[in-house]
Amino acid sequence: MRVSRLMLVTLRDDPAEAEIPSHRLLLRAGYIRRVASGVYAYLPLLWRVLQKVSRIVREEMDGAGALETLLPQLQPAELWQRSGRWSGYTAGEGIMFHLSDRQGRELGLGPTHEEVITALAADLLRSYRQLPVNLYQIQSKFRDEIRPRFGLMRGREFIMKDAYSFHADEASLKETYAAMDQAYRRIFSRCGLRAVAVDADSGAIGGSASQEFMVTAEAGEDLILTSADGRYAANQERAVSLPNEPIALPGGARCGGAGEVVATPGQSSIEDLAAAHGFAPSQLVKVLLLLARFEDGLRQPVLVSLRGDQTLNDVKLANAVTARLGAEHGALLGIDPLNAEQIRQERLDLDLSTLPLGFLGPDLDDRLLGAESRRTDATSPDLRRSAGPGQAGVATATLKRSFLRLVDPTAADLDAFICGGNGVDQHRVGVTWAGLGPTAAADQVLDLRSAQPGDRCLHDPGQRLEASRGIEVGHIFQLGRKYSQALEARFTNESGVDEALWMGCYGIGVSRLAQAAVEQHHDGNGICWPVSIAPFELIVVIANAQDSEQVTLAEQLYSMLQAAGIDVLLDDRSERAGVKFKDADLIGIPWRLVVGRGAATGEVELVERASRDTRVLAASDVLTTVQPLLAAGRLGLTN
RNA sequence: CGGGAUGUAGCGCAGCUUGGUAGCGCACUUCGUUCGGGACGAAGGGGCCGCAGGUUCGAAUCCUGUCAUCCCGACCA
Repeated sequence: MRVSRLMLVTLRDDPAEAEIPSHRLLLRAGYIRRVASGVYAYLPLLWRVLQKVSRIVREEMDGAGALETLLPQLQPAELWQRSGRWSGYTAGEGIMFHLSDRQGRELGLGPTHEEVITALAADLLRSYRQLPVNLYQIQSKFRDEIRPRFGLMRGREFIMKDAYSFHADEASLKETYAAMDQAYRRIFSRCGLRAVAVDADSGAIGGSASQEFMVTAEAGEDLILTSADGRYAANQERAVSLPNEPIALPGGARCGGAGEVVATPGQSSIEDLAAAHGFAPSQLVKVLLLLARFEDGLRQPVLVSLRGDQTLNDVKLANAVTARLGAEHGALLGIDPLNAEQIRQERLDLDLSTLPLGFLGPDLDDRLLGAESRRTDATSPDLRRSAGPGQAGVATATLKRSFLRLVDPTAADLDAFICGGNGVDQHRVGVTWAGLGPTAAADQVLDLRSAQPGDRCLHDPGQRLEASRGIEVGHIFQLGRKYSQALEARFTNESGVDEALWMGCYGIGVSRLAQAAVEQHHDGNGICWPVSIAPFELIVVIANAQDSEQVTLAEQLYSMLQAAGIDVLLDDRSERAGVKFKDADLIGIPWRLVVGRGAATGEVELVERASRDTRVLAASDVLTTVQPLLAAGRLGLTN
């Protein structure tokens, strides 16, 4: 390809809308253009990158025995209703774009394809003899993200490879899961990316085991925690650790464990209490009041007790609440600190001012939530409005009149502690769980705290967790039978008995991966693509297009390299040399061959983009020099 | 959704306070000179000043509304 024919439009100034380096560079170098918030056109250069990434993905998926397909993006609501994900994905902060067709049928644009594929599997897979099967596709996905950002990093339309496997038993699922794990490691390494596999939360997809693949980069949206010995790596959403030892409360239990009441005027935060009374944060139990919103209208107040020096992990909390109530009340739509705005919006019959916020204890009385009396009016206009259009049949919000009490072990394990006095401006010192009496009894004691960098590792307390940031480019799940049961995807096993299929699913954000590569491989002058996914492997630059000797030699080399199967670009523009060098650096072609002053004597210059290493060689030696270099680069990371 | 900011030529910006009919740099076109790290000179082309109302003799500028985009947040009572 000739640069003169490439529709190359590079920008000298950074576009104001771009924050992180990869986003800026993709815009400046003419790889993408924004069409709407979170929606981008992939220009010819980027399309070549995406195709190269896709090819690597295909080779590895095919090599692992998977079958390529292409599934519809437009999907009937009915399919999603059957899996139980329709309202979770469309109501509230749901991320599915959805619409009604001319017949009034509801449809959604696929954010993922579990439903469609499982329905197909139900249709096609009948016998254990057909199993296992692993189907994949590479295509656009649609997610109405709360906040699209960073270009392709979090777009609303993006390219994804997703694969779904079906099995006769769990052992077979684990086998394919392991094969995908290996395939993924090869894919990222072949793309030239440094990636780490981390334990992950399964989130809305559901299922048991899951692992994310993170490209390490400063601009990553995820915090990952790893041990120095490499034996533990997890997303902070999921990470576990040993908390620090608490500082024992001087004096221990007081007043038989009921605690001694202390006036704490206006001191409603851990910091205030510590400053005013010299308490250590680890001597306190903080009590957080949240409200969980369920699909069927249940509004469940949740009281979480956590040691004062610890931080609540939202994801763990949401999982715990879903585990306890999801089966009965449907999808968890959200869980947020209880606030007046929400109460007003949903017309909940609750007076926040009766609650001593900031001074709560684990034994807060259920009666403060009021009695089961007036119910929310089903035809309340506010509720209907907040539910949004096309949401016929939205459940009425109903407040549960008792707390769901959850306690983190860091709090449960304290012998004696300080906590809120359940009255404004008072706390209690020297409280024990036994002393609080039956009201404080937790519905569940379970891990709800966020592991922090510096925490001791579970597998080896001698090691401490280290933090780094990562961009999630892949995620593999063992789904189990969640979808197959919901959608009745069943097969006949060896003994003639019908049972639900075991499933796994495996995603790679192809367009995100391309940007992650830029994030990991760039410098002050532009992008430094790994050879294996670069839009072109080598660029021949004619330093002076007015010099016919240079042009002739460059054209010869260009033809020869092309004939040798190299993805080569020829910069034949009548620009000055400096402009062409700048552009070559910016768009990030890994190797540059300059035909310039030495052309008369048959000498050219070969420059490696990333390192700037330069060597002068005879034009006749170009092919033999370049071929092994490119061959090595095409393998991706070599170690 | 809450908070903050911004919409003026393809990109980056000025002009707005104090209303008088739009400007700078880059990019683009033509010509000349130049030619190995974003050249120089000359001459050009391109803008319902986001959109809709209002005030005014007159609005990019003032007022109201609206739309869009970006940033921070959805975190502790």
